[in-house]
Amino acid sequence: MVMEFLDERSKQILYAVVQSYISKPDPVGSRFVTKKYSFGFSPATVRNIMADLEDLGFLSQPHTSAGRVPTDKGYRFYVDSIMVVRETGEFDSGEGDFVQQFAKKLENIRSDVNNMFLEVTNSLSMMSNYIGVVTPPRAEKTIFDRIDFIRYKEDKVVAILMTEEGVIKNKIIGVDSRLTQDDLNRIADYLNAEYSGRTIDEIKNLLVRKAYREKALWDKLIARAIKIYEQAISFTEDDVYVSGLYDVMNLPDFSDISKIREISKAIKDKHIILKLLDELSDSEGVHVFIGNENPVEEMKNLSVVASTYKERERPMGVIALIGPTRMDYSKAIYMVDTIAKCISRTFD
Amino acid sequence: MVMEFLDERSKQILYAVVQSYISKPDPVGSRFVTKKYSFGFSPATVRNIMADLEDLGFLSQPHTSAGRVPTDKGYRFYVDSIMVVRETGEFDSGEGDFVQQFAKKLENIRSDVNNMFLEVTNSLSMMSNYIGVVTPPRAEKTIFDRIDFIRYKEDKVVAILMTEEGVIKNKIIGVDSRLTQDDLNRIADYLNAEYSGRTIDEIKNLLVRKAYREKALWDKLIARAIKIYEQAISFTEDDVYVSGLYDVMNLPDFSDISKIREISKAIKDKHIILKLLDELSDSEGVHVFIGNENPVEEMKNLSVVASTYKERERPMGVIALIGPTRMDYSKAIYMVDTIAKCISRTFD
DNA sequence: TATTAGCACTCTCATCATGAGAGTGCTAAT
DNA sequence: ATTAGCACTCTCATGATGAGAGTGCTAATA
Repeated sequence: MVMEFLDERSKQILYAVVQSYISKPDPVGSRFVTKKYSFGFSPATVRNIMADLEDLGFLSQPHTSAGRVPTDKGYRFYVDSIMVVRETGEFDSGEGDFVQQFAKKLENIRSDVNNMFLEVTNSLSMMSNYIGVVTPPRAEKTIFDRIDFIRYKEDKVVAILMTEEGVIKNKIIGVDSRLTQDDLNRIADYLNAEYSGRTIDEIKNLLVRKAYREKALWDKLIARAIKIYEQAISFTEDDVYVSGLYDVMNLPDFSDISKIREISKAIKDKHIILKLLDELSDSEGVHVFIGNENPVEEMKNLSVVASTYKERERPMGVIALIGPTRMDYSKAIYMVDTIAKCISRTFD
Repeated sequence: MVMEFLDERSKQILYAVVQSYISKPDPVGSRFVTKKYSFGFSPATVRNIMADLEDLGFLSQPHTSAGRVPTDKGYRFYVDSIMVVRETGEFDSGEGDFVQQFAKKLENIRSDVNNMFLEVTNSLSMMSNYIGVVTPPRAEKTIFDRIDFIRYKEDKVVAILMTEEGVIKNKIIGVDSRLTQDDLNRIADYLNAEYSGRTIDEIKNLLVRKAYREKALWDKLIARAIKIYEQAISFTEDDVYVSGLYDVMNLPDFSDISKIREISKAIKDKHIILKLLDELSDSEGVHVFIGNENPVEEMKNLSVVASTYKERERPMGVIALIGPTRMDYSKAIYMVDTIAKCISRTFD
């Protein structure tokens, strides 16, 4: 990532173009720039600079006598070297910093984690008009608190898995019908006593190793525990909360039906989103993917602003905003960052 | 609902127009009808009949010299008096009756009810290209099997509610921190012994009445049980499974961006859907709402084919297809009917 | 009497030409 | 180094034109 050099004036022009285009997706011309932002230059000068910026690949023209439009590279430079990230959420409407307000509100619903993520996702999309995405803590990384088993019907057992983070999952599993509730309790007691405090993944490994090591003097209880535990933790669904397709449809960027189809297709398939977000599941801070920087083919016309949230320094899940490349990056970054931190805080 | 009279010829023409328009949304002209369906009439005759059908309100013309298009009333007559409901799911592709195939597949995943509904919804929309909607059993109507409480963290309890139908819900509730696990067990035992086999709603009423009657000699246990039970069963989310917006966007009916916005808006808000489906939550068989017949304003340009599914003769929830008024009613009805019956069967 | 052939008429839609408007690039002047 | 001036290019809205499809009506036909 070479840091391109740009003189101050060029930066100003690029800034003006990006700002203007972000607030309204019309190609921006030299005259407009001089009128709206009163630098000291004439339109002709601006034209020269714009031509330079175009040569450098920061701007492009939809056609020969239209104004200029930022390229992905232009946005990238804007984000890296020009933009200042907002320190407050007071945009449009001046009702105070609603991101902060939301963050406060969040503290109250942290008891029900699953519900919380739903809430966060909705709020994200509502406040930004972009698509909000939240992945709950990846099951494997959460910390096992305890597990319980309850007999259910003839040959089934409901396993209730509780984690430190407040994620409660239940799953119906089929078991040998000769297992009594007492047996189940013993298994649960064993698992709880032995493994509380470790991550789900860790435990899985430990159990497997244990099983292997003690193959000879095979303990019936442990054997059962392993088997039943593995069933209980295998959650097939990759749950991702996504919200805001409707809001995004109202952006002028997607006034074209084919664009909507494209974006719907991309976010319909949650695997695509997971694939995208997995990229950064172990990293820190806010990440920005602009257009074709996107590791996922289906989103090369979209931008993604994402951040992991953490629990005691371990990254747990991801929250993100997906929108057009013509995104209000400053706003988006502020939002994602603030809310990610806020979630992290509620976990600690 | 007066049964309109129509001579055989008129029916044939109406049938031809609807069929043709369903398969391709172009206004259908007299010449086309005579060519495609070889009745014995000439285009001129067809024109006369069409004019009559227009007078009766079954057809309409987009403009003076276009072909005819069915009105909602036209579809209604078609559905009531002309159409034959398919007895098989072998449409387009001739891979056998895939609805039946799906039904078989369903038997295997009935263990995890929540997952099942997701699956059903997705399959519905995929097979039909319309929007699939499924409401899980309304919590109040399901039959209480048992409840358990597990202490969680300092001042919280996880309530696990199991119903006859296989719906397992968990909820974190805050409780008096002096309640011990023993207390919780006693409460659970009391509730399970006393109320297993009744509907969630019934129990609520019984408990309230009990509380009232025994106000004087107030039993601490019962008081607690009531309080905690009420918390446990209050599920705020109206969960509705909806799927297939993307598929529907590919229909030519929604090639217009504003139409997509409209439909998205309607199904985004799950309350709207709930409101619609509540209309028939106590009735039987397949219901068809065509366009403006729709009780919900937001859907007056859409059609809904819906059916309740039942458990032991009591209606539990609804499955539905939402699509354009130009819907393949025969196919949709067959699908909804078959799958609803299939779900009912897996519950018994 | 019911049906049909014939024909004038209407409306849509794609195509094309036109011209205003916006913005550029270049050159010459400052 | 900057800017004014100007010719040039491209888009977009507008309106004209004509082919195509389909109708409604009337007169002829079985």
